[in-house]
Amino acid sequence: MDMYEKVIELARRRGFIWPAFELYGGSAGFYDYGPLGAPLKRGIEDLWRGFFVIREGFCEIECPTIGVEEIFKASGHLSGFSDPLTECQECREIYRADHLIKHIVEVPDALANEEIYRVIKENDVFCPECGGDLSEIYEFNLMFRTSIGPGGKQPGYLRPETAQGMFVNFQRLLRHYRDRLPFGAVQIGKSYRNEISPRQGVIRLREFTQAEAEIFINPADKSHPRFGEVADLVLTLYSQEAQERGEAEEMTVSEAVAKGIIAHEILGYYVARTYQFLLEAGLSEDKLRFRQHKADEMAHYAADCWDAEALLDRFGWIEIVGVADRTNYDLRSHMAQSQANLTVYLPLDLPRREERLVVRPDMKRLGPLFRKGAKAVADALSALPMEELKRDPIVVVVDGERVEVDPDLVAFEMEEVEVRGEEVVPHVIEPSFGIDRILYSVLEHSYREEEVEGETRAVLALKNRVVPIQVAVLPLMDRDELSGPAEEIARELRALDLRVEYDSSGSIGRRYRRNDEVGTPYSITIDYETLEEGTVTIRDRDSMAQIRVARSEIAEKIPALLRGERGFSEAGTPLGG
RNA sequence: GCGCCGAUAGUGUAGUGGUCAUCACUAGGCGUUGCCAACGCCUAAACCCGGGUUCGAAUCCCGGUCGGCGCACCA
Repeated sequence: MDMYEKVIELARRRGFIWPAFELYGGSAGFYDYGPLGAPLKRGIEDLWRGFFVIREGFCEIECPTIGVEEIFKASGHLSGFSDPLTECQECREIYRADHLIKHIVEVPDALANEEIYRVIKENDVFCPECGGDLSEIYEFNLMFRTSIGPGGKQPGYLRPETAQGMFVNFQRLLRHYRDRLPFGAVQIGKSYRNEISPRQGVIRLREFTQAEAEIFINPADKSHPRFGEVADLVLTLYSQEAQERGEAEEMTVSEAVAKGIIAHEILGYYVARTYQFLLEAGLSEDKLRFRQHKADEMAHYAADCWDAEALLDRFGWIEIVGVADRTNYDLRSHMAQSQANLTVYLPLDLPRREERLVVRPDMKRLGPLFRKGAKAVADALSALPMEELKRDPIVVVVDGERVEVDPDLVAFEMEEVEVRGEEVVPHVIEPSFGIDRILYSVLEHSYREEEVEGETRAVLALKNRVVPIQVAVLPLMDRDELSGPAEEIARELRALDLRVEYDSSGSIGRRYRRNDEVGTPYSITIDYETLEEGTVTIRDRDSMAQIRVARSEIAEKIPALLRGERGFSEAGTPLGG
């Protein structure tokens, strides 16, 4: 039994992760988060919010999961996210049609499907496996398609990433940040990809949760004011060069940026924050590395891209986060698609003076003369160069028609203007997190088994920040005189917004082990000394050590222990055995 | 999508063309028990779905679904 099997079996049995729709036979690529999985996932998301919303001063938004066609035309998902496939008529094997004609056509991407099919027919391309005839080309798009409203006329697509929500709201976000760079916006939510064959449990899903930040920066300034906070952090880096050698290297963030291994400070800063976040979520330091995209792997517009990878027992190194410098590609695409102006006006340090032609059409007279066409004529005049304006009559073309304008109707002159700034399309730094993969990695990296008195103890050493059950309340035995006060303590702790598990069934040892297995960090046991002396014991999951604490102090000490403000052994009187 | 293999209580499993299917763990109940999966008694709980062959199918055959592995795919 490998780790994956053990962890997935535990996750299923104890209610972390369930295959979805199991009642009806299930559907590949969909999973439910159960009673323990949902709070664990929320814990990871909340930890992420602490890092990428609160401490960065970014804002969180929430956009529809269904998008209109224009968005995905601009993002490239409509064309680039689908593959032209062809099927062998004999052996039913499926191929990427464009891959089959690579040796014939230099850029198969540029061809329409009919053209690819023609190339295949004209050049006698057959099935590489059995030599059979190939079918016509059909598209497989990884986006789920639906239709908006009745009649099915307006196509809609389930978003394949959350990022587009931040891009299409760029203007409003910029205004929210009072027209200043840099700023960031994030979104945590579901994305959908109709994978051809989803496998490996929650590693590849058809519906999954992403946490993405889009950080809009001045292209001319890729330094980061808080770089110093992370400069000395040592990371395991697997750079393009290191991949050639086949060996990752340890390095501080500042060294990596100084040597040009990581492109610039901002990217280095977010790689470092990603590392800190993943450690706090519960990944193992020695099973975590950052791998740089190779040149051919990186999107053509990207300046640099680093994936955080987690080492999993069965699957090897798996991508769980991508941190990319996407330059201004996304905003430029949306500018082209929407015709909107997605730029920022950046003031210059020193204003500069420029000569500029200013045209002033005399609207008082143009109006009565051209009536409805007056505006179009004025616009045409304003667009003319100096030489054209000097003619008599001035000639403009409006709606394909030649219009003559008397020179008296328009004034123009060269003016000296002061330029105080310029319009810039910001660059985007995008840390993109796969929450489901992180959650699974957290489970696997937290899982351990140890021998205790000849028995195997399974422990999920989850971090307090993300753990689903924060404290268990256990009467030593299920007797009224013990369970009464125990229930009362459970109520008190719940009143403090803690997630409490009350359990009185079976022996005390069994209940400890049950809680170890789901990661409950602390167990409070109510015994006869509770009745006589007003104390309880608190047991630590990892060490199995116990301390005795006054009942009246529980409400103060448990939250302090959970926040890590207090060491366990100092929180009370140690108990022998 | 293709190929190979598999699918039996919550979990892990045994088994067979012929009585409402084995065992362990787990879970629930009662008793016992003064702190690490203790013990006794009791209880609940399964043959993936559809079709076919057959007097009879959970078992054989076909199709589907799901899972594992390999190939392909993985913005």
